[in-house]
Amino acid sequence: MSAAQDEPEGAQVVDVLAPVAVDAPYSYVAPPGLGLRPGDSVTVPLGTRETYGVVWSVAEGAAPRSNLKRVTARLDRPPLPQKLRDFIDWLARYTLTPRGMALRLATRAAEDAAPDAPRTLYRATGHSPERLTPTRRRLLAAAEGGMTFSKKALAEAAACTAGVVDAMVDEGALEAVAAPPEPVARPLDPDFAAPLLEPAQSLAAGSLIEAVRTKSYKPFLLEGVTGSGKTEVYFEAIASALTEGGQALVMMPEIALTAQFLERFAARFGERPAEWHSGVSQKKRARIWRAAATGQLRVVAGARSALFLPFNNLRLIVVDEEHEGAYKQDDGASYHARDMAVVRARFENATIVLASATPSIETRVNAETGRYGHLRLHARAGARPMPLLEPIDMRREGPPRGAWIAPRLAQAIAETISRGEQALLFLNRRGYAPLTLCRDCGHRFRCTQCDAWLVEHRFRRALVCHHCGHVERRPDACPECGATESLAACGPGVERLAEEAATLFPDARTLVLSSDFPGGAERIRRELDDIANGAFDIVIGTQLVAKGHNFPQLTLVGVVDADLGLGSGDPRAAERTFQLLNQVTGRAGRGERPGRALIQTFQPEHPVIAALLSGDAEAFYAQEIALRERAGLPPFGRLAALIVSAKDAAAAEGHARALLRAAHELPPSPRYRVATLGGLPEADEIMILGPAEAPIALIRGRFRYRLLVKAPRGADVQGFLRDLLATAPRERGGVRVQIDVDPQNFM
DNA sequence: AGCACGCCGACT
DNA sequence: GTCGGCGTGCTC
Repeated sequence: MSAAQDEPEGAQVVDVLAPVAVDAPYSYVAPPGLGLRPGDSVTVPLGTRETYGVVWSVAEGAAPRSNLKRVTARLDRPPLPQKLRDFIDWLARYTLTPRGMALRLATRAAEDAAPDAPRTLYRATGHSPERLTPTRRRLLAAAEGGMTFSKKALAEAAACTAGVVDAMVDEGALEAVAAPPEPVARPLDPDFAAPLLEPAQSLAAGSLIEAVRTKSYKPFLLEGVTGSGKTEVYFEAIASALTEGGQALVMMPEIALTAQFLERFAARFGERPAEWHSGVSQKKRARIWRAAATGQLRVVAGARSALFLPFNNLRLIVVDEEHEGAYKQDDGASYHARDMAVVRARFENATIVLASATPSIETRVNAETGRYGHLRLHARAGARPMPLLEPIDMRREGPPRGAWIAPRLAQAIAETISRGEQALLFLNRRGYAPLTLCRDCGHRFRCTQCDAWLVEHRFRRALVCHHCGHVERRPDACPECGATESLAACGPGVERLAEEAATLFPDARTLVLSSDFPGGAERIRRELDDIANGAFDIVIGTQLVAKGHNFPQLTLVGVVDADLGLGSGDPRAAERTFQLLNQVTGRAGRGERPGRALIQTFQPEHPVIAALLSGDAEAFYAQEIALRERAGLPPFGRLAALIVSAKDAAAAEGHARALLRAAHELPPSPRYRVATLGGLPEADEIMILGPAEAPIALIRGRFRYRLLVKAPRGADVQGFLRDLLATAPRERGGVRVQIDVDPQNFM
């Protein structure tokens, strides 16, 4: 295999990064004539197999080390831009991920390398077939006029199958013509339908346009209440990027990418943007990847992974609903796509807009301290009023036992649907009932693996652990005392709420929207569109319904249990609850009459609920930011977590303890001091919460321990983790260690 | 991530 | 006697 010694003149030595779990690029000899440059894709031998890789650097005319293998071929792919390669290097270092894995994020989509296939179109020849059936007549009528159509379009237009088209080709009534491949996206027109913006919108848009024009890296928080027209504002920034000849990326939580958003975009720019989410086929993705690299594709609207597309002239990134937890990624590399988007923008010298009605605390602080520009829209556009929020104090006017919809809420629903408008019942709990117990002996069904309560899912006839995913059949008799007919469901889930709604409103068209129903993201996207189109009177949903949709006929929102989630002990619980309830109540009322939101709560005086009811987001942020600052929590400190997992609980715990010991035995560093527990970390002190204190959970058959690492501002968390893992004991006995560089919660 | 190599349980 | 399980280690 060694080919280096007798290499002819002009051979290159190239360092190639392969998309595997290896941190360093490997050196290969490239045959003369390939003329490889950094960013080019090649195939190389790696171990016993062959893989593709990307040239990371080229040493021209260097004397090749012996024993180098040779580059087998050059791949026909657009080069990976330098800025993207720099971003990959940075991301790998920051997330402590092997560089090859980081590269894989950016190249995975290109693996289906099939070049754009030419299409076959069909047109009428003028000849008539021998037998003219009604179907054939429809087909030929549809093809009249000399235009060409795809097989699918023709069949659809004539309401027949593609087989009829084939038959007509055989009989000479239609002919096939070769056509160039369909472009992945049609050209966009920045001036297609420029809107009339309100003064506040114009002001915000002006700042963004200015930043895009001057090609300056500049992050903005675009904060505006639901319905204030944030989308129109960032559309103007996109228009500016287009006018400048550049590209734009709009990132959204997976589920927010609906036909509705795409239509709005098309109404503004004449055509839809390229879509990028899990429902897009591998082949389509490969085409989008290429088109982004060649610059032919100008705007992509996509979920998380769109961040790694090889744009060649990226001028703008928009992160819509920036506070969404869905931006947190955990497959292989662990990263927060919102934060990585800011970094990517820095490498690209692009403008970045973080848009939200309820920004994350981190982003709010960045805006308040001036790191980010702060653009605000205080009122709904078009003088539409904000929804009226009213508490329902469940201690005084709650529903009867066994019901969860208070009389006042039920009456509001009845009035709403009698007007032909929509009502939304929001309950952030999947399943039928969160707890099942035996009335005879008091037995409670718990997860055998992690001790959480098992949630009854009546549609699936199962008991499910929402913690670790464990599923068991719901028995008919109590496993403890054997009593039959004694099992009682306690508390409501959306399924049970649907039952109650069906009893109260038997004639209403009701839909339950929950992420655990089969059908996946596709089905949910479709159902959300159906709701927007008025196909239902009452919608009962989990947090899915809160996310980035306009339901034009929705005028009433009922929050069934506003207190849910406030008692969990998670330091982010307040922030999450405030964001969720704000978003969900903000869905109410799109017309000139204000919408209504009824909030069922047992603690209307709780600071989060009170802030929500008064509509005073400022008070909420001030209070939450002060709390964070005192506790040294993000954004005033840094968190990281080491997740140790193994199939064997003892092995996982043993390794977690060994890591903890290794942390304390690290040689002194000028950057940090290691301490365990006991209050807040001192300046430059890294604190570790050990395995004895960390909760243990069983997820997908593996026991997990979490070692939380907490550090004040300025301490080098990455450096500490790198040092620790370098001296840490080897992982044996099926133990795996993953790193979470900024965990979202403590649990 | 793949893939080979290696050492222990139930089968043609 | 082997086939095959997946734990461990390596890839210029």
